[in-house]
Amino acid sequence: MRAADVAAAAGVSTTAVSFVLNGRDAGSISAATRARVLKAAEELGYRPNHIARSLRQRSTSSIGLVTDAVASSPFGGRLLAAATETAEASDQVLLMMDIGHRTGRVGEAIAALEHRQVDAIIYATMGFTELAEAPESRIPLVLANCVAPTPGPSSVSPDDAGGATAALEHLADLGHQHVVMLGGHYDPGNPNSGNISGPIRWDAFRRAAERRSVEARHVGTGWQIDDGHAAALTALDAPPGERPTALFAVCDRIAAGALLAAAKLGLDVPGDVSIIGFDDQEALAGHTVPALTTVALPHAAMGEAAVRMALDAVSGGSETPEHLVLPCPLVVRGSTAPPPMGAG
Amino acid sequence: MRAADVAAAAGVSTTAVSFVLNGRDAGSISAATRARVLKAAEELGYRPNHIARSLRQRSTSSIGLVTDAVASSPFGGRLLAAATETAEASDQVLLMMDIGHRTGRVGEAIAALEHRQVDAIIYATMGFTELAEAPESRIPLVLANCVAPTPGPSSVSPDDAGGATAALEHLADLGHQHVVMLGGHYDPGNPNSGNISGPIRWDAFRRAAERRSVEARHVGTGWQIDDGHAAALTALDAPPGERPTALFAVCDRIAAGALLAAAKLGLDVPGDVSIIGFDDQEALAGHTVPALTTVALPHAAMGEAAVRMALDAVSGGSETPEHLVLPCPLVVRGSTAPPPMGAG
DNA sequence: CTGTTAGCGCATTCAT
DNA sequence: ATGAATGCGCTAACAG
Repeated sequence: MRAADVAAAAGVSTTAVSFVLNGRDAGSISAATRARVLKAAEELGYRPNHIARSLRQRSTSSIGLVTDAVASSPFGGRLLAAATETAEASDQVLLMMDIGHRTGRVGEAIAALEHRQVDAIIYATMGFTELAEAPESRIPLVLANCVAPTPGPSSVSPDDAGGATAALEHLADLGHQHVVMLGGHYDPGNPNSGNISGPIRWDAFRRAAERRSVEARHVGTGWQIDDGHAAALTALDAPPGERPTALFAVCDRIAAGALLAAAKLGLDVPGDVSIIGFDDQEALAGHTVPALTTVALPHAAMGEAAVRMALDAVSGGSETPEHLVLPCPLVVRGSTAPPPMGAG
Repeated sequence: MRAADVAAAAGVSTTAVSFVLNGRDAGSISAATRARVLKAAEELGYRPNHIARSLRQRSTSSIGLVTDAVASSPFGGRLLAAATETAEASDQVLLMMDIGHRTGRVGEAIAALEHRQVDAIIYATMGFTELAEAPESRIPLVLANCVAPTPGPSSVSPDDAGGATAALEHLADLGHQHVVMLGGHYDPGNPNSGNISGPIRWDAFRRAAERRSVEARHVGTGWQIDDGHAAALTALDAPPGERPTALFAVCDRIAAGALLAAAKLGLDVPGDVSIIGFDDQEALAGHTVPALTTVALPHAAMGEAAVRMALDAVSGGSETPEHLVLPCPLVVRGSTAPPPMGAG
């Protein structure tokens, strides 16, 4: 089933077939010929060989996606799904390559993808990361969920600081005067190491607290449920009057651990303590009891934006790299409320 | 940078270059020529254009992966990561296409991938699914985490029944005489609808219970944390003597909800109640407090096997479809223990 | 042992 | 308005 077959069936040349099927027939193909070609193509169920077309056009309509274990992160899927969907909408396809945690292999992966003639490359990391240096690429590159030293390639990243600020504002508006942030500090044994969300969130949270004159401390490290459980136990270990009335978890898993700790302590959430998370993790934040008030990480938006930027770059868009910082909206659910009477 | 450039630099023909670089030089290329080609290629940093090679060889060394929202499922990532890694080890690449929950589009996605000339296709679903009919494909197709009516294409699926049986055996061995399974029934509003794990697990669990003469009931529906929380509250609402001593959650999220419910009830896990999950969900099962004893879903093994089977089929392996059923091993952690004294 | 040559399927320039 | 001819970069018969 080749263009030549269609041409033969329609009694025209392959040129005519190519022109008609690619919409290049303005003023050069008669309506009659056009109709015959369309009919023949339809009947034969013809679809151009994408490989041959790619070779000829020097463009594969595919973009390479190299991931730093995004494929195995709890919310990396959101980015992936949005990226594939956006790509598909433009008749593009994503070529995946996961380097696990071996970040040294980014170059290799990019090179392999380049030789497959992808039109552009997206490098997406699991956690928000500050790259020591931008990966090398001969073709358009966009960074998703990470940034490189300026001037670096285009990037899309989440406004972690804005999200943390919003979290504190929410708590302050509710009347909390004494809050503690849980978890997230640098942890050498953790694959999240390059992750800079912890310090960014704490910093923004602390500053916002100062502005609103609320007392803020930081307790515990880590990113997992058990880390959150331990941190909350420590933070909540105080007589009612001195106990924090709200907990800001560095991520939803930490918040889930805090929820468990509160339950064990016989504390009601949000009656006795408010808990607010970060990430809006799928199948977690919206389903805890009570459902978690949290700050949403814009993974879907990042996936979509990354593909869009890559496509723009391919079609010769602006030369100057673009640095998109996407908002992290507050999602209010049931785990936050005003502090109990007389607390503080 | 083409083969011709390398040939020119080495002072040989492109044939020599092609033969040397593809290892077809046995007894047809002199050592001297071979060395010159290698040196020139090295110096020029030559890498063959994969597209041109694909066109010529009618094989793209890439396999299409269409997913039913696996990309956004909590553990779909494990399958993805293993699949990409296995593919990479054979110099293959994965072309991703996610159809979200619009299962009607499988055909479309497969067709699109076929026109991209992928060598084989893998269709992977989020939950273990029984397909009403096998997707159509002109090229080798393997089903991952789902099966079609026989005779269908090759497939890899988890031994859910075996896992559920192992869970009961574990509980019975510990001495539990009264257990209840939590969650998982068919739920029309749930995207997991085609998922047959619920009934399969309950069925196997119930039968195993009969064999061991332990009393088993089923309580609650759903697959999320809050569903588990509600189900556990119901199951545990009985005086100590009549209360079940162990809970088997249809999945780890349900188990997490049960853990939370137990904490609220002031019940110790595993001291007062044992809880066992299913899935061994990343960042969840191993990090609850206590860590969850659970049955592991072999997602990584399925991803690897699917790619391997697809590759075998491409290289003209056995014609007859193969149906791999992978074991779901019990992972004993801290949430199960013998029942409390005098319980029943 | 080595080089010449002919496609793979398509898009496109250049005659007609 | 249409078609013949050319080439994208590579591999592999085939001839030398």
